Parts: sequence; structure tokens; C-alpha cells
Amino acid sequence: MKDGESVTIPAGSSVQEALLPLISNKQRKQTVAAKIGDELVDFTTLLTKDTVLTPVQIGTDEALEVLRHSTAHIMALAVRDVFGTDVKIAIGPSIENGFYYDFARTEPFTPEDFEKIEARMTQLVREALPFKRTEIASSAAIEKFKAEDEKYKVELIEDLGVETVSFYHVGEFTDLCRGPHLPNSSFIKSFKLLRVAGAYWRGDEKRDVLQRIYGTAFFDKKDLKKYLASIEEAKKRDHRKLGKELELFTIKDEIGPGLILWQPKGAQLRRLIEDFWKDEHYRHDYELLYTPHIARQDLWKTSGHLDFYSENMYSPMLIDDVKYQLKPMNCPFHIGVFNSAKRSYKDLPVRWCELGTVYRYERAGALHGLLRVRGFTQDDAHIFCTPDQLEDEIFNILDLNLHILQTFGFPEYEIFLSTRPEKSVGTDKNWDKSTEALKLALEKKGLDYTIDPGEGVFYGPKIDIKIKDQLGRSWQCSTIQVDFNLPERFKMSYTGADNSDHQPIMIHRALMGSLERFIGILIEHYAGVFPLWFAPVQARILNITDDQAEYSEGVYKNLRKLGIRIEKDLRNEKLNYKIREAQVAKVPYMLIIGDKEKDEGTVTVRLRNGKNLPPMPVADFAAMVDAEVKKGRGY
RNA sequence: GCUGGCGUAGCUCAAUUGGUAGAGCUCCUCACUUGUAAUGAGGUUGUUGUGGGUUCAAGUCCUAUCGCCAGCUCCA
Repeated sequence: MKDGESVTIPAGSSVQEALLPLISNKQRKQTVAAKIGDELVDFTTLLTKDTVLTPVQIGTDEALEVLRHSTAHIMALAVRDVFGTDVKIAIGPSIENGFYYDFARTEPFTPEDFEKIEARMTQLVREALPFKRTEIASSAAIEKFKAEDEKYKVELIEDLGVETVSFYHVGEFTDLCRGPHLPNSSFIKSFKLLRVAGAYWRGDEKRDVLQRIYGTAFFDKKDLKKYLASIEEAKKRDHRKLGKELELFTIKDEIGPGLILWQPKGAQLRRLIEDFWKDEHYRHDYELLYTPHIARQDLWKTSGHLDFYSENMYSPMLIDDVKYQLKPMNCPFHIGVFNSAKRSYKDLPVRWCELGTVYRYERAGALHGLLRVRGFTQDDAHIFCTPDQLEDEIFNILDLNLHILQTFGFPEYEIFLSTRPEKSVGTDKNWDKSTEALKLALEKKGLDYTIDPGEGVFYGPKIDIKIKDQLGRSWQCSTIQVDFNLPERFKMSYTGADNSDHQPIMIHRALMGSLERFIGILIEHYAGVFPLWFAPVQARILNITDDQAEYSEGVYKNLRKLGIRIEKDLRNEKLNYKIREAQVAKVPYMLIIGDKEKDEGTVTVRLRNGKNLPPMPVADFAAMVDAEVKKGRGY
């Protein structure tokens, strides 16, 4: 049979018995499992009725999943071989990019242990141990595991609440497992243990802490190499490392964890992003707001944050005996602006945006560079509109949203529409109508989306947008949320054409999410090599000898006046040295000035890629930069 | 917050079984006046995160605390 083809297998035989005679030798080496519909099964699966089977071959995601799951079992077997059965086993699934297995052991696993485990695994793989499946009554399985003192397995089976469970045996190792698995361990061509970390039994922090060993496996050594290289690449691009090297930001113990200090270059980068953001909002008919960082505690009572968000809020401070709290969100302030005047239906929609800095408590272990902080700036906006305006407003938000993300170099999206959860406020009619409006707006914009049923926030449906970075990792930045709750709590109203009061619908939205986090993502996406339009430094002047210092100063002042982000390196150093430093600093243009340029009133432009442009007048360089910035920024 | 690992100069790192800290870069000085990725010489730099403790002696051991890292957890 041909690759990818399906075949009907009569009842009574195992997948292996039925399938192997039908495929070539070459295909046998390539086939690791099979599929019945969407369900993965392995060679040992016994077919109880006539079934349509599709072989699963190396090269598919399913095959990788099976491989990694089996490798997890081999690792568990190796761990038992090396450290004995005092090491208790929990669960060992395949995950994105690899697998893990959770163990309970008194001593921690060390890097040296990894070598031992890997060495043993290599032996086990060579032995081509078959994976065998058996089914057994749950009660018998529980007894077996009780006898072996495997309490995690006992609990798993008890919670399953089924009559029979399946076991997989490989070598001396028997594990409760749904499967499927590889035919035998020889398919495991290349694997690596990556790290060990604590993990709670069943993710519950009140329960035992287990040791989780992470690893990965591939059918091809080249793929493993590629994967390890991509981990290295991610390390090189780590925004914490680049942020230090490029002098963008710093975090100081004495100031506090999760609090960012922007250095001049980082501040410049941020200003450019903020300016672009403000300009685009102005062009899309938004008005800008500024609101304070603290408010009376009563405000947070009214908004409901004290009831359902206080875990993330900092303790109150007393001002003239009145309690105030740092803001975790900007919305109540924007509502305050709305409620500062009597509004007419003719005023709607209002679109108010703010780069609002909020403070939220994050657990110490969650903090991470710019990506997870305690004080951050949301690129926030709130739109107040009538129900009829909702669809158009969502459409316009999507338009602005995608435009901004695209301009920053993110053309790929995953979009999710989350619908009403069980616990929620608002009427069915409102939910249905709003959810429909979100759908229509997405469709009108021609966007594919996935529905996340019941994943909406309690106050309304929402759209989340994930972007993909240069390394293929996805990040959720944008969120667009409809809110029926706050307008009610703050008694918001506008006068309709019928001269009676109506409640506006509120939309919360953030496009970049948090500026800090977005900049962290940008640093990693571009590996610090920013496009000219938002590079904190656009050019650096390098003179060759002191003889051109005065001319260079003039060029510097001239370009700075023209708004070019320019630096000068007029030190008495060799040109090679200065070029190296500018290169390491990832400066887009180096302006080299020797006697020739001084005499002709020009600069020689060296690009980041090492190539030179012919000498050009300073004004031409400024015009070139200007044109490139306009191209990148859009106008 | 939890588990494990870690904390030495501004940065990157070194200090044999405990024996009063060292290198490169940065920075400063001098010489060199240099044409496309590191010129040479000299010099400064630390309460070894912080507080206790053990010891004749602690960067090394114990303890508390702060912070960082990998995960877990959390992220209406």
C-alpha cells in the first residue's frame, strides 16, 4: 500500500498482524503506530471489530508524540535500573518539544545522574526492547501497585474509576499507561535529558513535590541537533542578556524585583514605540488620557476589584486617614472620565486610550526579566458605545491591532474567540448579541479564529490574539474584551434619542499588552538588531584620526538637529576597534570620517552587514535615514 | 509561595582537601595618529549579596535573610 493510505482490517487480529504483511520492508522501518480515525493506537492493539487503519509514519507529529512518550518510559526504566525501585514513579507524558517523567526520590537528581541515566538508556535502546500491552482489572492493578508501594499509580487508577486499565511493559518496567507506544525501543535514535525541576503531584501545591526530568527525542539525530541549536539561539537572544549588553534596561535588588529601570537607550526605544502607538491611535480616532497611579479604596470596592482581584493588589496606604491603593488596572479611571459629564448618544462611541502604568503582585517565582514584572505599562484603551456600534468598533480595533503588530514585524497570528463561562454576569441576550458581533467583525476582517467555549471572562466575551516570533514561539499580547459588568457597577449611562437613559457597552483592549513585555519580545524577535525606525541609536560617527574630530563634531550636531539618533566615537583608537564596538552595539549605520570625507564634506556609510555605501553628503544620509524610517514606520 | 541550583570587581568568570581573593573586558594615564570586527605599556577596582554561627583560620562548613536561574503554581 502507499504512504498515507488507509486500509480496512478485519476484527480479531492485532494491528501488527494485520498491517505488517501489507507494507514494504522500507515502510515497516518507517511505521511506528497507526490511527483509527483520530485515535492513535500501537501495533499491539487488538481489533475487536472491522476497522479502518491509517499507518503513522516517521515524519508526522503523531509519530513524534509516540516516540517521546516511549522515550519517557525508557527513561523511567533506566532510572529504576540505576537508582532502584525506591524511586517511585508518577506520570510521564510527551509534551510540546519533548517529554518528562515525574519521580519521587529523596535525593535530588544531579547532572552526573543524567549521564548515568542517558548511558543506561542508550543500552536499553540497543537491546530493541519491545513494548507490550496488557489489560488488567483495575482492582488487580491497584493491588499490584499497593504491593509495590506505588501510591501515585494507585491514586491514578482509583480516580479513573474504570473496570480495566492497560499496562505497558518494556524490559523490567511495567507502567500504567494508555499508550500508544513504539513497536520497540530501537526506534529511539536520538534523545537527550535536558533539566530537572520540582513539580507538584497533579499540579497541586499542597501535595508532594516530585522531581520532574525533562528530555526530548527525535527520530533523526539532525533534528535533535537542530532543536538543541534552537535552544542555544534562544539563549543568545535572551532579552535579559541583550538588555544588559545593549544597555536597554536594568533591574536592581535594592529597588525591588519585578521593577524595571529603563536606561537611556531602552528609554529611547520605548519612546519610539510609544510615539508610534500614540500617532496610530490619533489616526484611528482615539483620544489620549492620563490618569493617576493610586485611587481611594472605595473606587476598587465599586469596581469589584477588591472582591475578585485583591490577591494581585498591593496593600492600602493611608492618606489623611483615608485608604488609597495602587492601581492594578486603568478601567475605573476611564469610567471616571466618562462619568464626569452627561453623555448623549451623539457622543458615542468614545475611544479613550492611555499608556497606563499599573502595579500587580506577582509571586516571586513568576518574575522573569521584562516578561513578567510587578509594575508595567499597559497600552490600554476603553471604548464606550451602543450595542449597535459594537461590531464596527471591534472591526476597527482589529484593524488598528493588526496594523500595529504588522508594523513591528509580526505578520502571523492565532486568534481565539472565548464565549460565555458558567459563572458570569449579564443577560443571555447581551452575551449572544456581543459574541455574534465579535464573530462578524472577525469574519468581515477575513480572519481565521478558533472558538474557546466557556473561556470568556465572567463579564463578557473576548478575542485574544497570539503572535509568532522569529523562533516560532507564540505570545499572547492582544486582548479585546466586552464588558457588561463595569458599566452596571458604575451606573454609567447616556441619553438616547428617546430622551431616556441607556447603559453603554464597554470594550477593554490592549494591543501590545504590556510595553515591558512587548519590548522583551521585540528584543528576542530581532535579537537586538532593531529596524531603523525604532532602533534607539541609528548611526555612530567614527573618525579615523584626531584631524577629523572637529568636522565630526559638526556632522554630529547637524544630524542631531535633524532628529537622527546619532552617537559619536571620536576616541583616539584604531578604526578597527571602533567598528568592532559599533558592530557589537548593533548600530545600524557607522559613519566613517577620514581626511577624504572631511575635505569633500561627506561621510562613508558602513552597514551592519559589513558593506559600505559610497561617500555621501551629510544631508543625503539624513534623507536616506528619513526615507527608511518612513518606510518602516508606515509614514 | 514551593522544589532544586546559584550569588566572588561595573561585566564575564577563576580561586587544590577550609590557610586573610585573581584574570580578561570596562574605566583612568602614557605612547602611537591609525581607512573597515580588539595597538602597546602602566594603573585603579572588592566589608566574596546581607546578618548570625562553627573554627586557630571561612569565598569555601552551618543557619537565617535578600535576590537570581530552571520548573511547578498563579495569571478574574
